[in-house]
Amino acid sequence: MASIIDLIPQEAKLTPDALNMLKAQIQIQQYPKGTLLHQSGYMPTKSYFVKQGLLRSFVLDAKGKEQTFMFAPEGWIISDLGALTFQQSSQLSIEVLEDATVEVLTNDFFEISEGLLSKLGINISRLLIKRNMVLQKRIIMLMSATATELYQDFVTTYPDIMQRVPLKMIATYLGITPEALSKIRGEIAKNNT
Amino acid sequence: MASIIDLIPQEAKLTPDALNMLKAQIQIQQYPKGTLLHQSGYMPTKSYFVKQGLLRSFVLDAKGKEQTFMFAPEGWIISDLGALTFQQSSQLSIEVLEDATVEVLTNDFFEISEGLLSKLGINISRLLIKRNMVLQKRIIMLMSATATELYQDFVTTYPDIMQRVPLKMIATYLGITPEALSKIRGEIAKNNT
DNA sequence: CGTGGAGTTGAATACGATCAACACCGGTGG
DNA sequence: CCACCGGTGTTGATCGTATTCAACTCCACG
Repeated sequence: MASIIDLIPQEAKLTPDALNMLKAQIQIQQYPKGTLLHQSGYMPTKSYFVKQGLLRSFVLDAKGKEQTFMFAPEGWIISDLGALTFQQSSQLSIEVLEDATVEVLTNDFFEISEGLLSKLGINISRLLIKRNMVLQKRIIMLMSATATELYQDFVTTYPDIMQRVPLKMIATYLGITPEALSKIRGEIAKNNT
Repeated sequence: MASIIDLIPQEAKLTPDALNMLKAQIQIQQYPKGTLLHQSGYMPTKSYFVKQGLLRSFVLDAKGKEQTFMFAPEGWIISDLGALTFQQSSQLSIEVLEDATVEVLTNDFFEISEGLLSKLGINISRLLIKRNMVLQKRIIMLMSATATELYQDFVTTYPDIMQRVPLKMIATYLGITPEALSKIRGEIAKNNT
C-alpha cells in the first residue's frame, strides 16, 4: 500500500498544486511496536494511515480496563474523526501493535481533501457512510449476538487479524474477557475434530 | 419543527431554483400508529424526517426477535443511509410508534442537497461525523457497560423518549430483555425511596 | 364485561466474569 | 547453555448477572 493519496478517486485529476498541498499534510514515520501514538483525554492532532504494520485504538472502561475499539492493518486509517472535527478531547488511545510505517496526517488533511474534491463534484461522504455501516453492523451484533456468534463473525470478517493480534485484545474488541474467548475457542476446536 | 429544509445552514443562501429542486424531493404524509414504513430485506426507497410523532427502526435478530436500533422523535431523520447509498437491501424495518406527520424524502434528496451545498463550499459531512460519534459511543457502552449503566445512560440522554415508548422497546434498544429492564427499574426505585 | 398486550415478579437456568492455578514459550542474564 | 522470569493463553471452580419460562396484575379497547 503506497500512500493515502492513492485512495483519491481516479476521476479527481487533481492539479499538481492541489496534490502538493495535500502532500504537505503528510509525514512518513516509523514506529516500533508498543509506541503510544495518542493518549485518551487529549485533543487529537494527527491521524494515521497505515502503510505497513498494525495499529489499534482502545478506550479505558469504567473499571480501568482497555477495551479495543478497532484494529488498523495496512491500508486503513485510524483516527478519532469526531473529536478531531469538533475539537474535543478523545476517549481513544492509539498504539502500535506491530512495527509500523505510517503516514501521519495533520488535522487539516481531511478538510483540505474534502474541499478539493467537492470542487470537482466528487462526494467524499461515501467513505463516511461506509464507516457508518460498519459501526451499525457492530452495534446490531453487540445487541443481539452471543459471545460465540461475535467471535465467529469476527473470524470470518477479519481472518488475517486473528493471526496477528494477541487473543486478549480480540476479546476486548468483542466486549468479553480473554478467558471467555479462550473457552469459546476450545469448544469450537472440540466440535471440529 | 417545520421542515428538513430548515436544517440547511443559513449561509447556504440557496437560489429559489435550487430550493424548488429540493422541495420536489419532499412529500408530506401522515401515518397512524403502527404503520410499517419500510420492511427489512427490501431496498429502501425513502427516508423520513419526523415533523411530529415518533418513529423507530429495528432489526430481527437470529432468534427472530425485534431489536430496536434507534428512535426518531420530532426533528430527526430516520433512514438506512448506507443501504440507500450503496443500493443494498436494508436490515432495518421502520415503524410508526405515535401518529406521525413526516416528510418523505426520495433517494435523490441527499445527493442533490450535497451537490448544492458542496458547490457553495459547505461541507455536509459534519452531520455524518456527528452520527458516527453517536454510533461510536453506543459501541463503547455496549462493549463495557452493565445493563444498569446502559439504562441510566439512556435515561439521561433521552429523558423524553422514556415516557413515550413501551418499556420492551427500550429494553431491546439496550440489548437486554424487557424482564431484566423491569427488574433494574424496580431496584433503582427501591434505592431512591 | 371479556380479551389481549404490557409490565411486574419469582424460580430456575445459562452464560460470561472473576479468581486462581498451571502450561507454554521467548527473552534475558548468570 | 541453562535457569529464571514475565507475559500469554488455557483450564477449572465459583459467583453474579441477565435470560428464560411462567404466573399474575393492570389497563386500554373491543
